[in-house]
Order: sequence, then C-alpha cells, then structure tokens
Amino acid sequence: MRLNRDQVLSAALDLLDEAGLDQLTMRRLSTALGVQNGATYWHFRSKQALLEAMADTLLTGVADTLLTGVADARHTGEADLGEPEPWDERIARLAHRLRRALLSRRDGARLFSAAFFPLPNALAYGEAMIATLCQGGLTARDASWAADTLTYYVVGHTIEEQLAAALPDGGAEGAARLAEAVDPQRHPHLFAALAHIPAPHHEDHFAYGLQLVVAGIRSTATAGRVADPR
Amino acid sequence: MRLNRDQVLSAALDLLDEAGLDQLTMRRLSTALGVQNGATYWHFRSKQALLEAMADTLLTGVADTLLTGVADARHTGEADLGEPEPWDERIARLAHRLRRALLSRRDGARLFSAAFFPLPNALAYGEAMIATLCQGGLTARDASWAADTLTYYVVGHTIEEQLAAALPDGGAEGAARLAEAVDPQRHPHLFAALAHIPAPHHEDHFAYGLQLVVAGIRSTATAGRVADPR
DNA sequence: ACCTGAACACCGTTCAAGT
DNA sequence: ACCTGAACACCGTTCAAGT
Repeated sequence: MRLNRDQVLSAALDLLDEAGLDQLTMRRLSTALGVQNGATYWHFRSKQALLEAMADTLLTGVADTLLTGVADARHTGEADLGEPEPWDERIARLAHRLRRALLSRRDGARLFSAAFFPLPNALAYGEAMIATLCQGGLTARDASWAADTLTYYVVGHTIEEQLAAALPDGGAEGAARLAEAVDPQRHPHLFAALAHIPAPHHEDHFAYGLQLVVAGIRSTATAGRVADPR
Repeated sequence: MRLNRDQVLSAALDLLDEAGLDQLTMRRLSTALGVQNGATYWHFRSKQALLEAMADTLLTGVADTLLTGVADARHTGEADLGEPEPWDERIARLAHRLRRALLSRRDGARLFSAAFFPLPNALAYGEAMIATLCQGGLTARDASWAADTLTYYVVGHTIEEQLAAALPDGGAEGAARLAEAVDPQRHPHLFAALAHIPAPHHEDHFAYGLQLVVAGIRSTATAGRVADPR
C-alpha cells in the first residue's frame, strides 16, 4: 500500500516513543513502515525535515485557547473567572502547556530543541507568548527577549527531566554517580542540595523555576511604571 | 611518538573549533593525531567520555575567584569595593563567566549540554552557584532549583547564540527564513519583534534575560523576609 | 603500555530503474 | 507519483596481534 506524508510522520512519532531519539533512524523507520530504505525520502527531503515536522506535531494546540483568552476559557472551562486572566498567569499556563506537549513523547524536549525553525505551531506559541508579555506592559523587544528566556527554561528543564526518566532505573543510578562525585568537604552546598535531587518533585521543581522567571519579568515590567502599582 | 590523554584532549578541542561538534569524529581525530582509528580508544573509553572531558576542560576556572570572593577580588582587581560583593552580583558574574567559557570554543554550549555528568569544574561551578544563592537567603532546595534555572538559561541562550553564529552567513539566512514564515496578519507581535532578532545584541540579550532571572530570585528570596528590607 | 589492521554492525543520502 | 535496489561515503566500537 502507498504511503503518505502523515503515515510516515506518525510512524516516526511511534518509533520515537519506542526507541528514543538516538535510535530513531531512517532505516528503522523504513523497516517499521514495511518499505525500502530510500522510500521515506520521497516524503521528507531529509531526516532533519522529518524531525522538524515531528517537533511541530508535538506542539499542536499549545497556543490554542491562549490567544482568544477569557472568552474561550468560559466555554472550555479552563478558567472560570469573570475577569480577564492576568498576563502573568497566562504566561505560566502557556509554559506549562509547552512542557506538557514536550512530555507527550519520549525525548520530546530534545526533539524540539533540535528543530531550528519556524513551523506553524512553534510560531503560534511564540506569538502567544510575546503577545501576552506585551499585554503585561513589555516593549516588543523586551517581550521577545523575555519569551526566549522562558522558553529556554521550559526546554532546558524538560530535557533534563526526560533524560533522567530515560536512564536505566529511572535516574537512581545517575543520582548515585553524582552522590559519589560530590565530596562534602569540597562541595558542602552541593552535598546539602543532593537530598533534593533524586526527587519525584519534577512538577514542583518546574513550577518553582517558572515562578522565578515570571516574578523577574513582573518586577522588570513594573519597574518602569508608576512607583507602586497597588 | 607516543600519545597521552592530554594530547588527545587538546587535539579534540582544536578539531572542535575547526570542524564543529557534528563533524567531530573519532576517525577525524585519529587522522589529525596521525594515528590509527582505534588508538584513541586506549586513552578514552568512548566518544562520550572524550566529550565529557572536553566539556569539563571548557569550564576550567569558571568558579575560581568566586568562592574566595572579595578577599581575592582585591588582588585580582576584578572588583574593588571595600564591601563584600552582594550575592546577586556574584551570581550574575558567575553566569557571565559560564557563558564566556562556553563561547571559548565552537559549539561549546552544545558540548556542555551533551555532557551529562559530574566532572570537577562543573561541580565547582554548581557549588559556587548554590553557595552564593544560600548566602542570598535561599534554602538548600531553593538554591539548587534556582541554580538549575540560571544554568538552563545560560546554556540555552548560548546554544542559540552559537548556532546562529555557525549558520553560513552569520545568521542572516536564518533570519530571512524566519521573516518569510511570519505573517504580519497572523503573528503581529512576532512580526514586531522580528526587528530585534538579527541583532549583534547578543551581549545585551543575554544580560537582559539573566537580569530577569536574578530579579526573580531576589523577589522570591526577600518575599519570605522582613516586609521591606531597606 | 600503547598502537596497528581489520573487521562488525551500523548510519544518512542519492539515484537509476521500475510500476 | 511513488517505490525498489543498490551503491557511496561515512560512522563508533572491538580486538587479536604486534612492538
């Protein structure tokens, strides 16, 4: 049976879950599709092009109810305030959505970071982020820079999270290696922090760092305004 | 002539600068060393082990005068205050140093992010970061999480910076592709932000995001303290 | 201890030729 | 339009054998 682009794409995403990004190979993909080696190249110009399409598929819908905001939220029940959602909460929600999207497939965050360019869902995410930051009072330049900062954080954190999850025993061995390398004499603070690393606290850890960046944006945004906003 | 570990390491770093991370190959390295293919494996167990050693070499000295702080700064002239350097400035300085270290070699940031584990200079950096944050009043847990946030930012930003630099014409082509993909109707804010992207502003861009994160840490740190610290 | 030579088991990509 | 078959130019890693 004839293949089409979408079948190749979804087989590639399935293979990603099964094998991981490092074992995702054009040849294994062809085998999974029951087709010869070069066949996939008719549908995707290169492996890079396939990876980028995969990355954008991951981001499907991340920015969806964000742009329309409250009017939509009423219908979807995602929020139920009479007031428009504050910009900082929207930012946080969008960041959480990006993280969830990246977590939806094995090595999703690394996949995303390997895709250099401007596909539709990634653009929609960027637009939503910057729009919301502008709404929070940032200039176009500051908004785009702050959006970068947020995105680096989300992606960096999620890459680490997925790498830890992929380790043989769920990260316990890696944690052990780290514990072994940290000498309590030379690295007293690292040693003290070690207790908080193995952690099933990924959600809290993520939220903490996100709140840090959002608080930084808030303080920077209001610094140029009326002395005391309340 | 016989090789030693250090010769392999420094040839690898030179090859990184010449060829970039993607073209850094055990075989090319052997050729550069005038030696057979398998020879390098006597000095490094695997390519991964070599990459990690390279990454740690990059970080040589990043944390050096940071731990000793002011006493040292007097002698080196890096700062010349009569007072101890405030924790937030130290954090910023350490982050700038990490960035410089990563920039010192082509693809340095990607190299660092590919090295999963705890080598001496990376540990010293982590210790310095967390120690300084604790000095700023964070708990061990918060300090280690905040350190992660900062490091994700530095690495994420620097990866992007080096990727842009490595593009054929210094990023102009990439910027053009982006400009082409952004429809001013659908993505008005992205479109407005586009003006700030091509930019030789890397230094400013980095400083802006860093200051965002540091401000976030400051506001979170003081939130649990006396109402108004000054 | 340190290296050679040769092999093993893979890769991404291209492309004439088929249907 | 879509795929096969086969090749090209590579990879990382291992390992007996040499010195």
